Amino acid sequence: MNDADSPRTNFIRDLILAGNASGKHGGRVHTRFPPEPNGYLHVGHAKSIMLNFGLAEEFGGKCNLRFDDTNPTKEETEYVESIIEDVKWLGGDFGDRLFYASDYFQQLYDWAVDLIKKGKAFVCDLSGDQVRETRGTLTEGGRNSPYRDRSVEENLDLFARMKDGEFPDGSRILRAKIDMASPNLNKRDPVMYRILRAEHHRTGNRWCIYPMYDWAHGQCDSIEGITHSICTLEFEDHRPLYDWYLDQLSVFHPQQIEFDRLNLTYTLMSKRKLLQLVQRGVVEGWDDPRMPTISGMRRRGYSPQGLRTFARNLGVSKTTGLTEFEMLEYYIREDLNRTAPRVMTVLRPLKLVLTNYPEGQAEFLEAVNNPEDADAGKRSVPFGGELCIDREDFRETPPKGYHRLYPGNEVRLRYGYIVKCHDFVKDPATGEITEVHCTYDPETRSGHQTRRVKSTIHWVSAAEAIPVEVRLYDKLFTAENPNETPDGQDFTMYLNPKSLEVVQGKAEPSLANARPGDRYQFERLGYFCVDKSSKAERLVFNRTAELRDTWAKLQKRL
RNA sequence: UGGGAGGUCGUCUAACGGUAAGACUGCAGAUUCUGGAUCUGCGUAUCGGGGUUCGAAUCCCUGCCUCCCAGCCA
Repeated sequence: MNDADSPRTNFIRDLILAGNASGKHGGRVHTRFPPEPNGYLHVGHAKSIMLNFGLAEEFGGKCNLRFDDTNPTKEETEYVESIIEDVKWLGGDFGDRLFYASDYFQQLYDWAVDLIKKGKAFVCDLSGDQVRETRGTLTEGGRNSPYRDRSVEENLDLFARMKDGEFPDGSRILRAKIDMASPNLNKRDPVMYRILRAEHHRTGNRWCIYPMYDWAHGQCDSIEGITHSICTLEFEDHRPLYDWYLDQLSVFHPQQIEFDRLNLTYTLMSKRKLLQLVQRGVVEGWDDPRMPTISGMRRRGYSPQGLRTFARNLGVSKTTGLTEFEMLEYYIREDLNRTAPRVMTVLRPLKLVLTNYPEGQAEFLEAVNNPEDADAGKRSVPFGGELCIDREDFRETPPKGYHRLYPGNEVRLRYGYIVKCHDFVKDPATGEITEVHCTYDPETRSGHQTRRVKSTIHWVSAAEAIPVEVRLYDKLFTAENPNETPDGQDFTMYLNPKSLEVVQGKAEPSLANARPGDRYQFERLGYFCVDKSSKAERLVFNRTAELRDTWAKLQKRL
């Protein structure tokens, strides 16, 4: 843990502090991060990971990684593997404490038998529809199941036979016997077990009955000695049930604490909807750089430290909020600014000819790798009479306030010379500018004290530059909250058709050694990360984030 | 309409009966061989109405608004 990760106060931390002060759990703090392996982790999970692991670390405790794998119809090993990778990547240290709810299926079954013996659970033969009909509504209580008063013996027998596979899927359930009139729907004789013949990713076909979340979660927490079971707000209503089960069993009783999940503007956080994007091919996969998944962000170039700092600065509360995406970007940029080596790359090449540059001359210019990091060193960049600059950096007729290249104006070539534009070539058919002609001033080579110019632009040497494919990503959605749709519409109406633009650029030759996952700052453009599909002979970069661009902002206002 | 949980700058959070603070965003300026970074400045925010108190974002009453819950999902 470093300074940027150092704990920040929040109500959960206060709760723990207060508990410790009163001697609760002997001052022990043990949390858990309990994902269901039914999809990839997203930034929202990053918040939870940082909270759970961070709290454990701060109080000298431990945090378990536990897969909540009680629904074999949705869970897969692929998800388990990606989740483990993501948690580790974010720095979540679960040591050897990698657990599964399915590890406890037998114990859960035995406890269910205990509850039956205590007359607190019964086998119900109602169909799904009937259960729903008898559950009542938000304003009216439900009706007791006609099977509610079966004898303990009959319940024991039926439950055993449910487990033994004597009954078809969905034909019977085990329910807790609580109170059908409870204003809390969760306590209206909730389902504990359902019959489900599906291959479980770990237990295979050993079981054909599976515990429901409410029946499993608290008991798993108890088994693992979890002291603080932190979950999101929507489980607030479940806490009475969480407590009820633990009380009936008279076992170690963890405390469930709820906090607000992360919501980000222009982002979807629902695994169900993210899965749809993957299945419909809207994105390349769960790790598409436009996805709000941890793996997508990793591929996009977000650093674990950037994400960690973001999570820490979010704060934790019980108020439902919508965090601005800009805040995330800020912390990502902040980290990348400190750590990413600078390099020059041209996205949309435009030929720049230095008309007075000596024929056949070539030279190398010295460039700083990272002005924010003295230890990053320097490198040599080849320079010559034919260069490429970005089309953005030349205008035939400059708008007001434009300081870059235009006829008659001079700019500095980064780490090179001051050049002055005296001509340009335009394709008469298309109107496209194909060449810009400048003279350079040999007296102004970088490092020499010379006159100042208003702008410095980046460039690459036409002869030595290497081709690169650059994927320019933009927001996946055009609406701040893609969940809020008009009647009859769904979130896909807000998909941004321009969320990806691919360009063929040119990069300085030092980039030839770039390996997948390497992060760079392309000077004046933004942060970029080598994609996993990148090959030495065909480099592919993903744009992580643009640099803050006050010029673009100015223009937008006009 | 039943139950649960919440309402503090544009956004996210702090203040735990004693000067409403920070970060992000935005704006203005300084600086700069990245229109980056950095630095400086700029904030009419406690949902409304009552009350208790010397003093209320905080305690009480009341009204309003928002979110969650009727899966054999988690």
